[in-house]
Amino acid sequence: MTIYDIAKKCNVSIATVSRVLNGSRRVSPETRERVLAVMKEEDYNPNPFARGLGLDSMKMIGVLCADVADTFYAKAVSLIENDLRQKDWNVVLCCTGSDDGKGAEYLRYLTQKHVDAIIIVGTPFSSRRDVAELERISSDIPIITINSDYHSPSAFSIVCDEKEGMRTIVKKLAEKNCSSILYLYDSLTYSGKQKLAGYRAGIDDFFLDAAPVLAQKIPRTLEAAENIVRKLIANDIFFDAIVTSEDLLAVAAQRAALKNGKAIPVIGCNNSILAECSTPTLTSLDNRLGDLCTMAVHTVTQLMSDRSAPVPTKTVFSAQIAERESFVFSVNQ
Amino acid sequence: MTIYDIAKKCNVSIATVSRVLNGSRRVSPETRERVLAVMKEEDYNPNPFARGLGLDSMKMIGVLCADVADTFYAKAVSLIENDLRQKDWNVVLCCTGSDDGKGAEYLRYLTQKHVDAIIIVGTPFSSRRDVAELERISSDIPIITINSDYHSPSAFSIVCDEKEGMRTIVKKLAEKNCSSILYLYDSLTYSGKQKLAGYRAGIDDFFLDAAPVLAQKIPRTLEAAENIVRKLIANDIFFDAIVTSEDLLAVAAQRAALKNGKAIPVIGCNNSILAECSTPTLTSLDNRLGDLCTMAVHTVTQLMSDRSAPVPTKTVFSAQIAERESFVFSVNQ
DNA sequence: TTGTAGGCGTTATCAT
DNA sequence: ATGATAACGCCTACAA
Repeated sequence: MTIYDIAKKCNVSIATVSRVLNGSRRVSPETRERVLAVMKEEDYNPNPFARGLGLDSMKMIGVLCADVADTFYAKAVSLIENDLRQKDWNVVLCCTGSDDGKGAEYLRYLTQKHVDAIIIVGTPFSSRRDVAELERISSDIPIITINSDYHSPSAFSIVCDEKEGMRTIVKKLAEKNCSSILYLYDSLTYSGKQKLAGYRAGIDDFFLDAAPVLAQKIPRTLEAAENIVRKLIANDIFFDAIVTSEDLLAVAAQRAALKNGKAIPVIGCNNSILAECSTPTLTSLDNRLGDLCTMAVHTVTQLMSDRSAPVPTKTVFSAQIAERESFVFSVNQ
Repeated sequence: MTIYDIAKKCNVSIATVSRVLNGSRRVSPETRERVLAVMKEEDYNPNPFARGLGLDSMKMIGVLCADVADTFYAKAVSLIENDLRQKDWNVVLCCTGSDDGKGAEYLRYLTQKHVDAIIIVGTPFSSRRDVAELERISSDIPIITINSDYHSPSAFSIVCDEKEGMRTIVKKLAEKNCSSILYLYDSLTYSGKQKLAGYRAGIDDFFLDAAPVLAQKIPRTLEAAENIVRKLIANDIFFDAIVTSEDLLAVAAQRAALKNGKAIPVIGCNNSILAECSTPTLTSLDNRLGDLCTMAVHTVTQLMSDRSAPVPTKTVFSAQIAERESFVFSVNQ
């Protein structure tokens, strides 16, 4: 079933069918009706490749992240996909896995499919070569980044101010008379650095214990978090609160702390379902993922619809705090 | 940069360039080198739309599920995407959200993009019309289903025998002298029905308490699970074990049970990260998602590479049990 | 309002 | 081994 078949059945030219297809007003109502009827009757779908060839677009957006199995990225991809589909855009998913210097390769997968734009969630790669490739690409096709610090001429950056968020958390803990805050983190991506910086800023602000041993970099696993907490306690390292760069780590840290008789505030990050599944439920830094994703999609559609529309190069949202059992900041706790 | 430009720069015809592009052996080594060199030099990428138009394929697979934000689907999509990319296939993601009779619409999004095949994870839709649309489509394009019971002429079904899995769990609980097993479930999709049937079969096998009140259908939320457990206990409904159709429900159920002084076995399903984040960690029915997805991708690639290859219409994996703290079956627990 | 014809960038079938 | 050339199915000036 092609545009020719439809044209023949309607006794019109393919141009007319094409016009109906694209909603042109330069078609008489009667012919339009007739063509539409035949189209429906024949269950006709225009060939997207041919259309893509002509329009240089198949209305597809590449979404790149490290791993959709991770609750944070999963939520992001979910939000993005839903928003985009509502506006008639499709998502081509691309997961890089661990950051082993193959980011450029993944970027190429996407550009080779000729997607209209790429949304990058987090920091799926960081090597010089990969970032260089990103810059090159960004001059050809719009790149929208969520919570990363890739800088490219035509890249649009959307971030959450997690640094201030962390700083606020430390502040609130300080106000509750915590003096030695253990900080567990798993990576030094953009987001990772921001959070660590926020933690350190908070420590400075309130002259809290700044011992290096209190900031521990560990793998992003339950075991790692559990082990480090157990070990620190066994070694008589004092701390009276735990903050982590990830809910997952907080879950295990809290578990280990409680198991070793330490009932102290534990605060996670990302405000994921894990925070709610933990017992006690975890207070968590909420990085406004919903707003970030909405903004990303809005930016994409804006750029696509109106090339000259003014689109902010950088958008910043402030973090929020989702309070739960693991630490309630309000007075009447 | 088109094939014409490359051809011109190499003083050959586009046919030769195309041959090089497609790895044909009918090109002299010297010309091949020359063409490849120019291609690299010019950073040439063949236009995927034009190629798609000629080959009637852009090597894209549609993946349809209810919601990638859900840990189960997220893991599935992650596994599928990784496997497919390794074989040079791309994933177009499509999430339906709640089953509100618009499944056909989502199927159409995918077919309109002319994907080469569709992998459906779970039961994203169930209405008559939606399923009818699926059947229609399945005659045009390969459909691979994971853990659903859509029956179509040319659909390939890959499932886990969760019924037997559940039955085994009930059996093991019975052997530990549990007599009244509370079963919490959230939906009656194919998978949902299987699990419920397995639970009932187990109850029958061992003449356990078959009171209807012990099988409760609730929303898939922590609150719902927590509430129902609290309510049952408050109403003096006796039960000495809890099994759920979802880890999420088990997390909350266990929490509520413990809070109300009931330290009983709690067993979830899907063996997700939630089972590990729960305290105590949850024993969970493992539906072999990894194997299901691997098989799905294998089926797709098989179908694509060799149209005549014998591909099983239905593949069944048996479930496994991931034992954790919430209930250890071994003797020396 | 409608039709004609060229172009989009490949692949593939012929010749040579 | 290489080169013309016809599809592939649609869009879009330009003409009528």
